[in-house]
Amino acid sequence: MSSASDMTGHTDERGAPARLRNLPTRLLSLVAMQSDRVVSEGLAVADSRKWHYAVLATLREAGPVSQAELSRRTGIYRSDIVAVINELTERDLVERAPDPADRRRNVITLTPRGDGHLDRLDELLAALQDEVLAPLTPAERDQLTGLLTRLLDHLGRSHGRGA
Amino acid sequence: MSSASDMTGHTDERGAPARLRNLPTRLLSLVAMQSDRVVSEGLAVADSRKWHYAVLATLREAGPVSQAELSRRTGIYRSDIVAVINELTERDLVERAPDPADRRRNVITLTPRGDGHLDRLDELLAALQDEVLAPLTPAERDQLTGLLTRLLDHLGRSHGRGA
DNA sequence: CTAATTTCAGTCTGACTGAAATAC
DNA sequence: CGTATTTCAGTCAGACTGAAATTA
Repeated sequence: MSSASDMTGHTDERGAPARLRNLPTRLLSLVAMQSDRVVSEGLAVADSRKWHYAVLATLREAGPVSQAELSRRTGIYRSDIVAVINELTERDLVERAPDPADRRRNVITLTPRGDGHLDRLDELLAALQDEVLAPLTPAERDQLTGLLTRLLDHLGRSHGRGA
Repeated sequence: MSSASDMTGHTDERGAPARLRNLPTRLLSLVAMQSDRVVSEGLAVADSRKWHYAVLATLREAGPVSQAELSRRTGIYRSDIVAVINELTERDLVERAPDPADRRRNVITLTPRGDGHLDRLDELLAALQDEVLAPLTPAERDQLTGLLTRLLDHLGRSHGRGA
């Protein structure tokens, strides 16, 4: 994700002009980039990616669904979901089967192994949240989450997809 | 080219499991992505990119500097700075000249036109911040900026690159 | 010799487009 | 017919790597 001027990972903020240093959108990009890095590196240790977690979590909550439905719920782009499901089937975490009721569809199902893996990812992810949010108190973390949720809601309505 | 139907800007959060919806790192990524989109589309109207602003702002504050110095101050990767300076020289916003004192270096200077352009970008960017942060009160915006700054500081120290 | 600067030629990921094949 | 689903082939931006050429 990237950048109101995200400027990179080597993030040498020492010489940056105040104009840049205090730009909220830039701050957002920079923090998101570093946070993403921490999370993907953490997930890589468990041979996983963020998308894996998103799909697995959605499947546990919603039960078996089509790929298009997964795309809608996770936000993974419709053309990219294929590769993600491929990765998950390779690891035996989900199963892809044609829907007998609508033969355009593939129904994706969580395997027992996928279910177990999701539990591990839940723990891992909790630890990673903690790593990223380390300097904030619990109250401040809630504050941040609240502010971000409101921003997402606003941005989603005005610039996101309609329906 | 943006009809209502090709606005597939997704991030359909409605069906996302609570697990995903409340993950702070995910929220951060999502908000940053939307925010980035708003900013780059806004800057595109002025035929500019985030990098342009970063370089222009740095030049006004620091005066003429080498490309390597610009890279350090803006955070633009050392190998990418070339293309950015190319774009800016094409637009007559900066000038690239060999440094007589150290012939390895190019000295980048803000042109009068670049100076004027920076003023316009400053205004534009202020408006874009406002657009992104619209739902937040001034106090909340400060809160957000404060929290993000602390996170950036933390992430920069522990995971900050040396790359 | 080592070190810094500029530049090039790439890689990799993520978001996204367009369109074909299939089925409703 | 139009619409939805899956999939593929490919674009584009951004972050990053490695190394060559130059010159301190």
